[in-house]
Amino acid sequence: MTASINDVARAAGVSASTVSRALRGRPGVSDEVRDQIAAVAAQLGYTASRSASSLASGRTYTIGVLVPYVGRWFFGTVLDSAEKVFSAAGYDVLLYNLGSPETRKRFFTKLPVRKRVDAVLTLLIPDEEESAALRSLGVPLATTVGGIRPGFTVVGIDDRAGTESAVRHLVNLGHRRIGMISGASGPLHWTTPIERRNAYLDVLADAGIEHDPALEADGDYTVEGGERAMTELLAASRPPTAVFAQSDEMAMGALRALRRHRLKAPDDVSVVGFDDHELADVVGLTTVAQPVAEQGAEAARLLLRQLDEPDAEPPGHVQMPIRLVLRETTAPPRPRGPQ
Amino acid sequence: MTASINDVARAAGVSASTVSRALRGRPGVSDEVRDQIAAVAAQLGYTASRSASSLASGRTYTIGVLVPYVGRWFFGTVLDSAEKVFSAAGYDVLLYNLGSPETRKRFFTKLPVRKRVDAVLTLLIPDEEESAALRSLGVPLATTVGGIRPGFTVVGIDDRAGTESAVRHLVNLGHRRIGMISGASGPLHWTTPIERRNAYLDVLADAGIEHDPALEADGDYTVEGGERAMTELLAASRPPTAVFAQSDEMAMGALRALRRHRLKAPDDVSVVGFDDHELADVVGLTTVAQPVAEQGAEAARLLLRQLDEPDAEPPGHVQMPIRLVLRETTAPPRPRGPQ
DNA sequence: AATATGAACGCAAACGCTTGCGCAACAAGG
DNA sequence: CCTTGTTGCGCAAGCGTTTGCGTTCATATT
Repeated sequence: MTASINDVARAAGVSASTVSRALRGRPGVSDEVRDQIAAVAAQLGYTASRSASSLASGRTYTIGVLVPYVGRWFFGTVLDSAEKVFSAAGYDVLLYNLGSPETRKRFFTKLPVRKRVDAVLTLLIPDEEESAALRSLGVPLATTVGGIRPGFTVVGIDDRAGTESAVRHLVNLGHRRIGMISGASGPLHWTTPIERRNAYLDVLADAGIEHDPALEADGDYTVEGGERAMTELLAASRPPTAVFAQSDEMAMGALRALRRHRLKAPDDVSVVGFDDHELADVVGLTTVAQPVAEQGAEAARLLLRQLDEPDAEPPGHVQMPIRLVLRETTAPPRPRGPQ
Repeated sequence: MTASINDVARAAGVSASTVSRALRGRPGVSDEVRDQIAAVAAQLGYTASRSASSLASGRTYTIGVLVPYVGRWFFGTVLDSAEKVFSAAGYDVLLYNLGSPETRKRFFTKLPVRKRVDAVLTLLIPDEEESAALRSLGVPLATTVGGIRPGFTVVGIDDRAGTESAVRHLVNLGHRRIGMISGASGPLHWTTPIERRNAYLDVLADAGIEHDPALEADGDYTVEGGERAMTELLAASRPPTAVFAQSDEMAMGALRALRRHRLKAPDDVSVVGFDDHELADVVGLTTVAQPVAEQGAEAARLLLRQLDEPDAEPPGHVQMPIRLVLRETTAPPRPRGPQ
């Protein structure tokens, strides 16, 4: 039905091999013949069959991208920017949405990307077994989330520094009762919540503030979870005057909880988030900004480089800058009556 | 390097054809042989090469999904749900992020999905030429956005009814000066903004309100655009007391503009959006909710059905329900001094 | 003038599957 | 006992490319 390489060859009066070489810019074809073949191909609307060429060459020109939730802003944004880099380089993106445990399990046992992709970018944290499965593919691997893993190129941020800037900001405003909404319930291989928690504890210790476990709550990295967590914190015998949320989505949930309690940020409670979500600006959320799209693009670029130079040492870990963005949800604690 | 079908055949003492039939559940294989082959295949970690099988069979078990911006909530959500349906049915998803004119143009001229996908789901509105290019692929086509197009299965909502419910709500609250933030600057083939505008005008006419062109502004479907548009409306000689935004993102931009002007919703201006964005709840935005994820899932299901029953008449247009969600950004207009 | 050199191209063998067809073997029907 | 089916399997021909090798022919080298 659609034109094949042989149709082009016949129409151009050459062999299929010449067509193949001509169209892919390989040497061994004179300029006149090359131009003529290009013209014929264009006229016939010929596009090489990816299946056939990857079968023959072993190269698929396809990248597998593994994502827990495409719909969430962070992942969507990373995916968006990574895809642009890949497609600009002539690679297609095969998307796997592995949010639910079943699909995830099926993916890693069947490994449908085998012989189908030239590299894998994973936005979810594989456990030991899953990492091994991915390594068994024998292709370059990268990720934009979580700690260092052998065999993976990881591009991330300095979670510790980011957290420190956020919590120090609260301390400097004069807060002493500083709560945290974390996202610890995920898989254990996920080092980010742990690093952020440690940094939080260190800043408190540095400031001579005693840590109160009642001021920590789990927000599951979702808006609803953040709301629940904030509600929990407000119910403490001595609620916090400021809260650091490990993600903007949880921070927004916290803001909603405050509204439901007829409280306001920053008048009653200061809130600072993490990420600089697209809508953080809209709700006036103070937050520590990380370059999300850039991380996706950078990870994509590093993968492409590994494909171009298979022998070069793969980069292990690159860090991108963060910065605190001051908006309207943080302020000094309101002077209270009797402590 | 990795096991091929012949390795399995040899290890199981049968021919490659039998392995192929056995593993894909085709008839012509006895149960014992089938089980034994399955065991051998599992032990060897065999997965059929997609390239080879699609080359041989013509079926790719891959769906192409075309998206303007993966990072935007609406598209990310549709993509998320559609992918789940596809992968559950054993199909992979090839993602094309076609936001910029250049990538879009390149996609439609080179048509890299040719011979690579069994169907296409497009979340962007193809123009006439692009539609023709897609139809030339000879595979089922579907979309979740925009008006009816020949050859495409479209699942959408009743834009007119949704808009009417939003604007009537404002009218019923007593508003007479009702502005609209639209998103008309997109491609012309995109009927949604037009339908919504018509519905808006009709409701006004119905209520005996004269239309004031100064109360319309373009928000480009983005937060920033919404902010600009609202700023524009506020600068009118007689600013609106209520605004209908054609998307929640623009509505959120409008809210931000209000904050910047030291105005509040709904005290100074009522705002109603469209979509029921994930965070509409967080900012308390009144909006007309559409089932975004369901639309993606439904479109995916309809495509799969067409693949299963190639002879059946493809469904033309299915509509999903909408409903007005009342939150905290709408209220009766504040009684003013001298009109 | 004879030979070596390289560029331009064709031949044919893969790549790893699917599938129509043929051929046994065995069961059932007359 | 001979047909007629049916079931289970192997053979081999594709599917549309890529690529190592061989051939041809023009040009450069002695």
